[in-house]
Amino acid sequence: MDYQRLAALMFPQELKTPEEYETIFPPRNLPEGAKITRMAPSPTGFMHLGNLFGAIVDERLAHQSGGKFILRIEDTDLKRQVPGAVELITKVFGQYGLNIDEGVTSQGEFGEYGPYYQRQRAAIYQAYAKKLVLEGKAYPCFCTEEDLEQMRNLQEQRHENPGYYGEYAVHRDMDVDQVAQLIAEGRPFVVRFRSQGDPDKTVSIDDQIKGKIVVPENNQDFVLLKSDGIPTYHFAHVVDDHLMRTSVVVRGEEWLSTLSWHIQLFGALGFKMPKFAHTSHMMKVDGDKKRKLSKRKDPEASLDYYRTEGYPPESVKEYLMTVINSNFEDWRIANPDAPLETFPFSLKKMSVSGTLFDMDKFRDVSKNVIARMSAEQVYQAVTDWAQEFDAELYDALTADPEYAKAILAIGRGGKKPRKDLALWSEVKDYMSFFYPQLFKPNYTMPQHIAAEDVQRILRDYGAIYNPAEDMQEWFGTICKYSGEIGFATSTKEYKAAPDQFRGNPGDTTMVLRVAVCGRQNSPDLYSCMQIMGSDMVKERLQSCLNSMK
RNA sequence: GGCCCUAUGGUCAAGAGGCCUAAGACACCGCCCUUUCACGGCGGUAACACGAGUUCGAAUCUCGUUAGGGUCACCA
Repeated sequence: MDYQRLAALMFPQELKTPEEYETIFPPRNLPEGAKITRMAPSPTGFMHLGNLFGAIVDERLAHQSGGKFILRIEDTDLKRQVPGAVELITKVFGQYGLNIDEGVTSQGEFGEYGPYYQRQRAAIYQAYAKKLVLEGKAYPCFCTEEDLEQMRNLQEQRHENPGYYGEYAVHRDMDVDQVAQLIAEGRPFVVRFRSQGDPDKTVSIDDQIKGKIVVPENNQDFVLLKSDGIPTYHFAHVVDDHLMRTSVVVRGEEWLSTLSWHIQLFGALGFKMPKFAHTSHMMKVDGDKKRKLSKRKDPEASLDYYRTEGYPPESVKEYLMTVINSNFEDWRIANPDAPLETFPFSLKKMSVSGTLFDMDKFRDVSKNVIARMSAEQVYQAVTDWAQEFDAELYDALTADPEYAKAILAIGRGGKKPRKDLALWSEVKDYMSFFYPQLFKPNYTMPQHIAAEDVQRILRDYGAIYNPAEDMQEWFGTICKYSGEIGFATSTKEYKAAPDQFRGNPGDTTMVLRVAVCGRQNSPDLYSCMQIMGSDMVKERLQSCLNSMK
């Protein structure tokens, strides 16, 4: 077989040689143990929770080892491409604080190993494909989609494995003259790998997460270059990760099924294999079944969901860390205020089985994240969120920032901070009673407090309320007043003889709370009243009283 | 269906042959604290898929079964 002629026929254009590329993209000069990782999303206009999961692993692995983290765009599939998708990806990287060392950013590409868009690397793949043709390891295939479809049907009928292999690899040994003829006719062709694999034999790798993985050798003559000259994932992955000198490939376990293809290709091209880390999937319960989180069916699969709902990116990251590394939670309890980046991440601690997304747990994590934030930080984040998603809230927050911050500061910052908020869309309701335009009172009093006592308290309190009192004095006044209306003056006193009192100071406070806040649950009432100011407090008492007539 | 991966409470998981009478977290339930709530404290319910084998000894190693998941494209 005249491979020289075949290659010239298939690649008439001027191409650099693989040797040249080897010198253009030399091995990296990095300290021992430094890892090169890369995130390689396709620009489909959708960022999945799983994408972020992988990106966090990549980022931690690289930066924890003093290595490099690359963002490469796998835009080889024109059909799935969506305008603005790359912007979405870089935006997400920004939101989640995933800093890359080279690749694609919102400001363009940078780095010595580019281009980082695969479409722009077409000539590189072709150079390597040509090399394979020259060595008899690849060949052109002129089958149409219909041909392949027919073949698949036949294979199905015969209960044989589908695919292009063995006797079904019909163009594998096509005569060069015939190839010349077909190319002259302008017939499109793909470049296929000439597999020498024997499926009765196995190959194995030592996966960084899953340990030893054994798979049968591949015998499929899979496609390297599509008819438009753009590579498939398989070929692009091998060429790029070699040329970019990736040392650890982190990817989802759905790639395990074609791992043997990749192993074969690395060998055929004479490349050193990177390490592989195959991550398990995020799952979701669907009825009584478990399945991979699906971007079509599950809103929470999309990162955009968290943004829209108002979950802080830190919460999503923190939750993902609890899933990614099993010892993270213990570490967090021991180091409540430490930045995420100081957690000693390890691939060895990664879960091998699929993880169910747990909304309850996620909410809890998010509450803790928000509880750790300062009022100032919360204010900033909520305002940013509201600007995009809730104009009414945004107006309220920005009309008087200091007022809003004071509200958000209640119960915050101490040893046992309040954990009311799991996401920003809960903020509006949480603080609504501080704003007349948002106030929607529900004046339901606890059943056990007599109606006449309620009215009496509401009538009297305006006169004894003194905003100058500190918290202790304030409560003292309430206790004293409680005694005057036949309530106990302390909880203790009440509990000792509940029959002798019609209520206790807690009841008095509750009446005031319902009137002032329009609800039975609120943060510390004294703080609320201080922030509102006496005018609003008195007005609320009156409104509540009026509503009872 | 072939191939591959996986299997500890409802969920996330600790566990590397004896330290397991199986940790911790979320959720749930009870009690305590408390001006309500949110916290916090204390306690509780709840698990090694099944069957063989190896071993003095198995959640842990091997094999099988079952179940779940993934994948079988000129998508990634």
